[in-house]
Amino acid sequence: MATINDVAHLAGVSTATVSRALNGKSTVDPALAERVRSAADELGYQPNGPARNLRRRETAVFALIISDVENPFFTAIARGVEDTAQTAGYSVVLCNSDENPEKERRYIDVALQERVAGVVLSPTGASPSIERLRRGGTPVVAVDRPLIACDQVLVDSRRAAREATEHLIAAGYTRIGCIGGPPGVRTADDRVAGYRDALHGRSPRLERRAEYRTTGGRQAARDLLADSPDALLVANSSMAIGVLEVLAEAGLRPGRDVGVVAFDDAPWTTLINPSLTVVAQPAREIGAEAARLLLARIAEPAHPPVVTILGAHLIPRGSTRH
Amino acid sequence: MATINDVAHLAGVSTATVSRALNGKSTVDPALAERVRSAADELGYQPNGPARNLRRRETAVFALIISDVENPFFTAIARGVEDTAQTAGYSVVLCNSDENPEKERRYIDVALQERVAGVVLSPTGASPSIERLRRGGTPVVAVDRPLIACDQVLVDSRRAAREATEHLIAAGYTRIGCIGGPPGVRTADDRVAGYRDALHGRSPRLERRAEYRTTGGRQAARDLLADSPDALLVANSSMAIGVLEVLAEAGLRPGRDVGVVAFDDAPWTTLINPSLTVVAQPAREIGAEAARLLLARIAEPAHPPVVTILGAHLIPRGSTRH
DNA sequence: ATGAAAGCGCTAACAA
DNA sequence: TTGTTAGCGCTTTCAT
Repeated sequence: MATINDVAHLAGVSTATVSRALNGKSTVDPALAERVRSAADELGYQPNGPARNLRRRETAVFALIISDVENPFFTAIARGVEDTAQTAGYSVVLCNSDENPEKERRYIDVALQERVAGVVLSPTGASPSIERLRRGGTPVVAVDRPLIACDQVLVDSRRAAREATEHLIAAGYTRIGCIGGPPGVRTADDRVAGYRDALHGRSPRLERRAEYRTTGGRQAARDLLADSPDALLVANSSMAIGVLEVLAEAGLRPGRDVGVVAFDDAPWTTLINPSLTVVAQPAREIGAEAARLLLARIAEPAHPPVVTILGAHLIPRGSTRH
Repeated sequence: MATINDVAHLAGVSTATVSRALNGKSTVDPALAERVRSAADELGYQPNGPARNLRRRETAVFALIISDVENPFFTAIARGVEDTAQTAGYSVVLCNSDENPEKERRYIDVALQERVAGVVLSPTGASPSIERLRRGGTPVVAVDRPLIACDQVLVDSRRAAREATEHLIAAGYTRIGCIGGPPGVRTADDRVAGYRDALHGRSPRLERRAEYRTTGGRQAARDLLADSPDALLVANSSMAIGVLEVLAEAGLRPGRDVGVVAFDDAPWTTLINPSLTVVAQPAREIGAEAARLLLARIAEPAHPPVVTILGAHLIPRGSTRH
């Protein structure tokens, strides 16, 4: 593969001039610059990133470490991060931690070693590995789940869960169950807390917690059905799939036999009949804001951490009409 | 951030020994190695990736460039690639080309510049930028869509589309429409071709082509409805969402008023009523095989290109019962 | 405006 | 087994 030296020889200039020309420095003669560019073209020259990054001590790449690539909520965040980053000249590489702290740690190390310009992270838990990022001085912004002493973009999950539950109460449901995510995951805990906030004895507490996945939803729903709830608050869209499957098996129809509201406005929620009442989170905006915070922090590393809290809104649909 | 020099000083050895110890070379005294490791730990040492990659002239990273992160088919491929790559000690960074040749080109350049060990690519079209990868000698494997003179993992889309259409014919439908993906995209063209293969005059050709997205499906379906089809073959799951929406608007019930079969067994396809007949593609296996091919090519760069064709299978469900 | 040369942090010959 | 040293390809002073 051609190096800067080859280009310099072909263009009959020094490597310094090649570097300057290709990086658009103003101090280079237009004619020379042109000669350099065509030489580079002819050789199919691609600057050696590692060498450049080593010398510059920085890269134009963000790492985005999310807990589940197969969850539309996170892919929507990815789109938001990407759009904003691209505009500012950064590329985004996506790493899937798969809700697995070990994989998260691996990817944080990769990000650190590759000296990425910044990291957007949806933390899988207490994540001791964050400490390394901090020590390395790499800018980090947490999304969806909090991370102390760090820029963050969060959603007011608790309030959203409370409102969703109040919506169920207002619709006349009296035995409202909650299918929550795994204990210890902040969004999961918050949603359960919001559910409790709303009850005030107007419904018994019927809670089950499980993994943020379809199988988790399935298990929790099977189990909770024993308590014969007349409505269900489900903590995310992957779980909702499992819950709806179980309901169908049991011959229970959403909206008629049992009210259902779930977090995340996944693309399929309007296809089912009746369509699913959801709590829509501004996923794309979360990503965009995270990228903005990262850019701001790069520009001003000493700035105190900023926490952005975005709202979620209920979209009432058929599954909660009594 | 600590460098190898700092570690060497703290451990009282040379940088060479540090490098050897940390990379697990056998030729280093266990006691020394231990001293080095604890020194590295104490300093929170993270090897400088750019420097290492520059020197080694290789990285342990694969780039996976897919055309749409929000499409479950591609995220499933991502999982397959990742699982296999991780096992072999490689990390995978995911780049979203968004069906946009310009973004694809950008990410190919990034991959090239960062000197990744290999690229898995779902090409967005003729992709002239592949030429650069080839010139750079970077191993590439194409997934889902063909790429000349290159390892490839494909699905026999044409056959699958033919079988799906035959299934519709066997079910007694006589005006079978085809909602195809964008012309020029190979999988899209193949699926339309398979549809035609099956017809033999047993149904008029009712074809519409659009983007591989929900809006594309919506447009094409609205348009095609004018030809009053009694069944529909839909080219992917994102389009299927749009198609089903339009059907619902028009008061047409899948499986009763109009038969529907779509490519991709998305998670929601069993939730709708009746559930959706689909052509299931082995997405995860596609990814895993792609990663295997990449590893094989790295081990043996001169080996002639291998093309793996995987099968897809029809899963008949309620939406095609007459 | 251009070139010469130093050096980013690491690994791999080569010596010892 | 360990250390010394050259150099990977680039950018950036410092001269000119």
